[in-house]
Amino acid sequence: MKYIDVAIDNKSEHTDTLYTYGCGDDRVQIGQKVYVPFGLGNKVRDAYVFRISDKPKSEYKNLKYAEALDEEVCLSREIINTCCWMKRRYLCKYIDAVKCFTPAGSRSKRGKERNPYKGAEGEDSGVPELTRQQKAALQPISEAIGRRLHQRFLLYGVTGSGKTEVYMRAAQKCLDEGRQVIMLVPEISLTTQIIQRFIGRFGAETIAVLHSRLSPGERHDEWTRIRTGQVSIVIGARSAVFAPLADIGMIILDEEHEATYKSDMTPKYDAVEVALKRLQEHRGILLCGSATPGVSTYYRSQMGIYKRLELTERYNQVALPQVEVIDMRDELKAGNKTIISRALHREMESALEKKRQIILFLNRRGYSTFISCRECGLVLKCPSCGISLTYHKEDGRAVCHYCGHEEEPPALCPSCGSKYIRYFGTGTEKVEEQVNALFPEAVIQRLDLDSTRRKGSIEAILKRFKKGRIDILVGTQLVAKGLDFRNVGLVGIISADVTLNIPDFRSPERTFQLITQAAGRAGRGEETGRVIIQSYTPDNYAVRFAAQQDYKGFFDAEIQLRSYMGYPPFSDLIQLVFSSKEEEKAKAAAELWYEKYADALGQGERERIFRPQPAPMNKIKDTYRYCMLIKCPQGKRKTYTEALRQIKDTEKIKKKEYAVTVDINPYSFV
DNA sequence: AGCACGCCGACT
DNA sequence: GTCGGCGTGCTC
Repeated sequence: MKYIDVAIDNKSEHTDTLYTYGCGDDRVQIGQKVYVPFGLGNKVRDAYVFRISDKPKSEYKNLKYAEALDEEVCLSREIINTCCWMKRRYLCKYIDAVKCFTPAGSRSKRGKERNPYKGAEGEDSGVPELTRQQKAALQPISEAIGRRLHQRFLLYGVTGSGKTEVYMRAAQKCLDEGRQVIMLVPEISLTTQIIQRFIGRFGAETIAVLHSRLSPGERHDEWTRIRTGQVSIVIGARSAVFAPLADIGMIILDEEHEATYKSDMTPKYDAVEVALKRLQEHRGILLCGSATPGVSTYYRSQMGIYKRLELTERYNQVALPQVEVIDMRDELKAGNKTIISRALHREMESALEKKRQIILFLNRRGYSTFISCRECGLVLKCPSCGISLTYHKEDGRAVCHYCGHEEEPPALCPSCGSKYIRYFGTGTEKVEEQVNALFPEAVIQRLDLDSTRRKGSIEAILKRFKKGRIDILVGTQLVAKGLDFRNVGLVGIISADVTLNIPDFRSPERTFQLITQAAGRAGRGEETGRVIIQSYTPDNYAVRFAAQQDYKGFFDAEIQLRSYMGYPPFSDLIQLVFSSKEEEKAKAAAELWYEKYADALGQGERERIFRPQPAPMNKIKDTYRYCMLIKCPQGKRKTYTEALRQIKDTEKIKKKEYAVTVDINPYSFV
């Protein structure tokens, strides 16, 4: 007879503790899924074993017994430890953490195979000779894997310097040692080239590719293949970090700086942190790769927390593109009212003449950014979110980019009745229209969320572009990432200011990364490419360093600012969001928590907590939001989250008229 | 979250 | 007298 402490699978905050049951089955293990009677009705529920002992912690007047073990599901001890860590770190429930490791769905019905990667051939281009720099980078990685050290590496390599080959050699080393590999990529659909290379090298049968288009059944089947040791390499987006492999030798994070590694749903985990936690237990290595590493990551590589490995030479010695910054204020002075500067127009003509392809980048979809009455100044707002509506000319609708609300744009002003309703600001649709007018003979394609919804997948559009059947590709950040096309001669960044003006301490970093990544699309073939950056603030340091492709210059400027302001990596930011259907309730809750938290932390820490404020997007889908920001200084992370957990525990007793979400180091403050 | 217990108003 | 309203409190 054993006593087991289990986490119950239900949705309540109130039952988020471990419950002790008796268990007659001696085969029970930590991580085992069991079925237990729970509550007054003794309804049978799923539960997971977190602890096992021979004696109960205390006397229970109503001790119950587990009904049965689930023979199929047993999580490893490492997974249970990681779940406990996630609960503390992200203030989520036990069961939220467990669910990350046990995706929903049951065995798929045979016959329906939609997984495009199953049995895929891949591109086997043979194993190339490593460059001198690749060899130098691989050496310490191999050594760490061979000696079973827990180490962290930052592979800082310019675009086209051959990071993927280093990943593959390191993966081979893990496989040789009898260990497994997880490779995280920002988004599967933009990473098909890397996946094809992995499949070509290692074979489809040793690789599991987890992507969002898998049906629940297929997903379940892939997890079974992973859990039973049939695969050695798992490739997927951030949730693949939870893959239940037995002996993880390495986790690769490709394009480490990408925001997609931070989850925006509960639990709001950071895949990098989860990876590190798991690797500590497995004694494996973390390998982060990027051409534009996150400022915090690069800082840690200077502090020695990450070992930095550099690849500075491009394959075939292709020169980096020539970059030119255009001051758009001069364009207006010269009488050019269009969104295409004279310089960009000239370069586009010349590129088309040479039969080279063009990418135009603007991080904003739709036609206009706001709809306004020129008579009374009214700006059309979303009725449930209160933010300005974007005009989409293609469907003739006014759309809210937050909640998806759509309406017919009015012909007359709803406020004053005037007919002078006009569309202001620029999105990708307007760029497409203007480019069409300027170059009627060119084939132009738009690539953003709207055009992919309408005209088939991203992959299909990219394929056509690769085949040279599109002359000009106009797109949002979808075009800035990871694409490697030989014949792109010109990249035009329509407005570098869009991301810069977002009120977020990371916006210079994002702007720098986006420009650098977009610029990296130019001239990957034999000929040098050209990049034109248009900006109204060309003197901004992020724009300037991006134009010079000077990462280290940007880093030095940015890290000084972060240090001065106490932003990450010099602190952890904690964001609390209070939401309610009634604005007063959300506000009152925020004020209450503010006082409680300030008291709990005591004098001297009060200045680290900022008074609650209406969220930047105050009202979304008829819910009012107040948020509160906490700058948690280095080394005090545990004190701060523990105090927060206690407030959460005492406040949950009362009946809820508001909801709280906790986000540790959020990626966006909207 | 569920679910049962419990202490008050409308109904056969 | 009792059926059932949901307010309250607990779940090993």
